[in-house]
Amino acid sequence: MVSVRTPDIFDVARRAGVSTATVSRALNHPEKVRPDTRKRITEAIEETGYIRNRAASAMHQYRSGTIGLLVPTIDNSIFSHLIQAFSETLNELDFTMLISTNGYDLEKEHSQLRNMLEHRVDAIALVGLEHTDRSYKMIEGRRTPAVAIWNYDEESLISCVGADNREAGQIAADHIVNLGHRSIATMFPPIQGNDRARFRKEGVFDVLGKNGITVSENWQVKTKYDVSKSQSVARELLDSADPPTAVIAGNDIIARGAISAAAQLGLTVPNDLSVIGIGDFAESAEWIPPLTTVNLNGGLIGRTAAKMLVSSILSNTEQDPVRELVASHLVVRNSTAPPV
Amino acid sequence: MVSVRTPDIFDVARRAGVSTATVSRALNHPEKVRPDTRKRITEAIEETGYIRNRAASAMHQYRSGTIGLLVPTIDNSIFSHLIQAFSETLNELDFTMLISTNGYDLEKEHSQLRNMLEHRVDAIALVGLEHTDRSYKMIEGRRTPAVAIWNYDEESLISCVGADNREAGQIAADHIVNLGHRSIATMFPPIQGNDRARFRKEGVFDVLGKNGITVSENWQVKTKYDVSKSQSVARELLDSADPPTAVIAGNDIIARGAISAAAQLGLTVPNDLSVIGIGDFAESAEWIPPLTTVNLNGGLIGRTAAKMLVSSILSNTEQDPVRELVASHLVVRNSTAPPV
DNA sequence: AATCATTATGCAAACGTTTTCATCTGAATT
DNA sequence: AATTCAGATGAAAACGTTTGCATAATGATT
Repeated sequence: MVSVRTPDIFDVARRAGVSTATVSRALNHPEKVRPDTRKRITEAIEETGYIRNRAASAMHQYRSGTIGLLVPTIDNSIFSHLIQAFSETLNELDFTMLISTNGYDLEKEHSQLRNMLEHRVDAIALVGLEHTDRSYKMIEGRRTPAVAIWNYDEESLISCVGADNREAGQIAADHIVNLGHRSIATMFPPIQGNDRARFRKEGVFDVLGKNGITVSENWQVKTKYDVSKSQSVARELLDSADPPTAVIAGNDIIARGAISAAAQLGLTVPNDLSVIGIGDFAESAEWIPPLTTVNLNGGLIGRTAAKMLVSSILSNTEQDPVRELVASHLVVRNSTAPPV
Repeated sequence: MVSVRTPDIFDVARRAGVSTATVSRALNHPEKVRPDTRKRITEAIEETGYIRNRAASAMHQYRSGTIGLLVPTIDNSIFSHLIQAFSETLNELDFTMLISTNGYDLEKEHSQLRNMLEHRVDAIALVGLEHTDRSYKMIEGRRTPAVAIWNYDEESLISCVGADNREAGQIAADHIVNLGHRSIATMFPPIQGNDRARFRKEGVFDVLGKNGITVSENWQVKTKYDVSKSQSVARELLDSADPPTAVIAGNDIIARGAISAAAQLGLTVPNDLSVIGIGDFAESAEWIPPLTTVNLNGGLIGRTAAKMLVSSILSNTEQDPVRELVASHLVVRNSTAPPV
């Protein structure tokens, strides 16, 4: 049995009657080789079934052609929009995406960051601005361009493109307050290691405070990015003699849980209870009732980040952090109304 | 200005007072180096900030440590569960996931497959069994283990792990028929280049045919994997003097559209209309009403596929295709009932 | 102490590309 | 016909690892 060596650049060169240098050039700088030789080479590649080895090219301080993305999770619909846009844009620009999920665990994120760098990704995108010191140091240490996505922060240590989550929180709270609500509950996930949630919450309380509204401890509900959990804690919240007239949720998933709980308790939204989310996920518009929420423009964030990284790779010069704010806006649907 | 060369294995070796061979061994076969030297090396790595270069290791017919995943899309919640499980399992097993999306375009998939192979992924997973001949040939040509996920087919050309979509279709149709429905409409996406949808549809019509139920042309609604689109076509379907009493949807997203359309027309589900989906997405249980659907066990599929690939990589022997069926099951919730 | 069997380490040759530099070709200019 | 020049190609030296083989160090056994 003939051990079938996988064809390499020498096989192609031999077949095309040229040197490996020419084959390599035909692949990387086609304009530098005569059209007829180029054609011979293309045919030889076809005939031999040659598939070039990027690992080998990556060794010449040349690009690896990959870009790493570190996200907390993909299965929650929170980031899927962003990821999809990021990935598509990358593909259009001839890069491949390496991705890994860390479940909001910053230590895990760190080891995954290292892994990405070991793979010599040409650039890196991470969700949020909260990372371990070691992670920041590691990014600094390499020349690899990096961008924090999802959050905008004018003082970020590395480039960032994203929404101002504090602003998003303010927008949500403003809407509820402007409708006339005063009995307001909030539902947020734990804020440590999750600066998105933290900023949103701060934004909400900025506005509430400014309007002299206080939220008692047991109306500041702690939950998870998870419908069932949110549903059950919302049930506890709402099942009372004197429930709040509005709930401000840390994101649409949580809002979903609140609406669901209300339905179970026979409360109608928005008449008995207003619910506002943050995020505007794909399905939010189709819920019953359609959810009022704050759109963060995840798709645009993903596209912008991808383009930013690629241009930074191609320019190949060390740059100061670039910060791009992607505006959020209120989307009024049918889950909010003035209190009765 | 000192040009900061990124530290390599020589720097580490020098610092630890050993040869590069030992450093390499400490990294790859720790048991082969004395604990105290190993410790010196670990420190040297720490001090120099060395990050090993996997591209270089990948060149010794050694593993690249990456596995490729080709999916139609991530942002639709259809696959996100599967992807998440696949990615997590891979991470646990110390592999990194390369992913790319093709939007159900098989030509695009082919070029992405090539790209993955150029990156010398150690294995590859693709969604579905329908791929171009060139793609199949390319997989054959390499020794790279490959698995088709999502669909089970006992005659697949390559390994597969997934649900039997025909069975899923049958389960859905069985449920509707057993409830006593006879005026039944179907809603499916285009079936070319999408064998999942095709098999499901066939399963549905198997059962309907066996029960002597025919579905008129205009009740066989064509739609997309998209709530808004499904909603608008469902509206046309239901806005009639004599609408169907049940809708069998190709997946939960489409079912969602149908329910939403029914609500808009003042029809209550499940009293006026039963709706069943296929897929059991994360949110389906929380909808109003909670959706009756067929659970395909995407998470288990993803985990199984990941494990299968890794074990195939580690065993390193050419194997015959392995085919694993992950059973689907009916999840009865509140969107279906007998016709009135 | 001397011998032998292990175990740990080092040397140097791969691995499959890209790229610098040199050479060669042929067309354009004188 | 001689000269110049640009463009196309090739030879060979990187790139940063891993690993087979040889050797040195260690520990066990007499």
